[in-house]
Amino acid sequence: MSDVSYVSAPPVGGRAREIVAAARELLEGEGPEAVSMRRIAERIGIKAPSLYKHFADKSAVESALVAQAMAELAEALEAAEAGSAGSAGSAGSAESAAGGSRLERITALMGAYRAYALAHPDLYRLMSGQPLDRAALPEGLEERAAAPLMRAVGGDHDAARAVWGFGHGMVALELAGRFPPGADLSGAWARGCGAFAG
Amino acid sequence: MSDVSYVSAPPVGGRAREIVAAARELLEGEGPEAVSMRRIAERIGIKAPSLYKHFADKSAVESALVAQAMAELAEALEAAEAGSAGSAGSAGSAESAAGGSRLERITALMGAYRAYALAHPDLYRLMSGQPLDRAALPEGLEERAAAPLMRAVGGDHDAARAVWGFGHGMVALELAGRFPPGADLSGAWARGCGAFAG
DNA sequence: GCAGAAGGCTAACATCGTTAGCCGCAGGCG
DNA sequence: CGCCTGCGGCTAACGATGTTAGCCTTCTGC
Repeated sequence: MSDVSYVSAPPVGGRAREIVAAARELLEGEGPEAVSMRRIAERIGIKAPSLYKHFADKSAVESALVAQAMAELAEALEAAEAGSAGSAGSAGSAESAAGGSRLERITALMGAYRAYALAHPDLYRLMSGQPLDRAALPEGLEERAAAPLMRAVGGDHDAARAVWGFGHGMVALELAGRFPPGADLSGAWARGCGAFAG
Repeated sequence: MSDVSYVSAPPVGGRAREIVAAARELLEGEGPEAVSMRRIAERIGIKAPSLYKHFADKSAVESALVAQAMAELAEALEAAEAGSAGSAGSAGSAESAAGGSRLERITALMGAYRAYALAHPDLYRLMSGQPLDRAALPEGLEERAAAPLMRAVGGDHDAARAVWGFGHGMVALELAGRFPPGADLSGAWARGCGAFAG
């Protein structure tokens, strides 16, 4: 039986790892058009059809990339959450148990979210631009990535979705170059974070 | 001289119009993968290479589509603005000259924005997912589309960008199927509009 | 009446994802 | 020891993509 069976689960095999690593290098180095089965194969010294011994098709490779990116983003958000918990918090106000004002926590999360997206623009677009293949994702990853924001808004689903929408929209528009060139966006980010913290 | 020169400006020629109409039908009827030069040509009874007598390349056709969609979206937003100006406004409060509370106006605009995107998902994705070819856009179209929101927030650039980011993000996530299936998003929209109106 | 442009056409190229089918080699087992 | 199975490579090929080169017809203006 070939690797293909466990492609839907996280691919840990050596060759499968090499393949997603090559795909990522191409994506981040030369953009999405460079990610072709032939280029991936060439990069690891095999021919394109052999890739199908490890992944069912190109979209399965992309799904593995998405899973990788989501795990990294989750880590970044968790780090930001930890950093904002005990920061220079205004003393005395009745914050939630984790410490740090709601504004500080949301601002920290949005900052980390934006930073990750700007550091990996093509990966972020791949991750967020298409319907998520949830079957190809490690169990619980999606919830793990969402959890820090969920905690920051006190478990309010509507608020979490609104903040996520805001953050994703700002990042997507920025990555697509839709804001006026050279525009200073920090004001808009601050306005958004402030609005949702109130 | 061929049509190609005025492709960067709005294509009004009969054949050019037919081409973008065919492209739109394919896009909205069968999705983005169906929009190929051969399929477009077939639909109007010519062969693919002849398209290049009217448009420089495929991206020029897409730019024309984007311009069309932006004009429609601008109209929809203007209509929503007019509708919210004289609605059941709470009497007496010191609103801006146009009438209607800030919350009502933002809610109306976001509602129209979302409605357009949901009615034309592939067109919306095409319009918002890639860097805008501003040279291919009719003069002032971009500003016209942005103006209603700009007025609703009293000319505050940061607020306008934040609200736009929110609206675009919510719509993009919804179109990509990223929210839990069957989730009721009206609460999140209300939360966002409320946050930015306060 | 003729020149030139407008707007068709066919043939072709490189590239894409993907499939079919073949082969060498390693490991388990009789 | 020898066989057999299957993993993981390979070549050849198919259909589709965007795009170019080059040709030909038709219409218009002088």
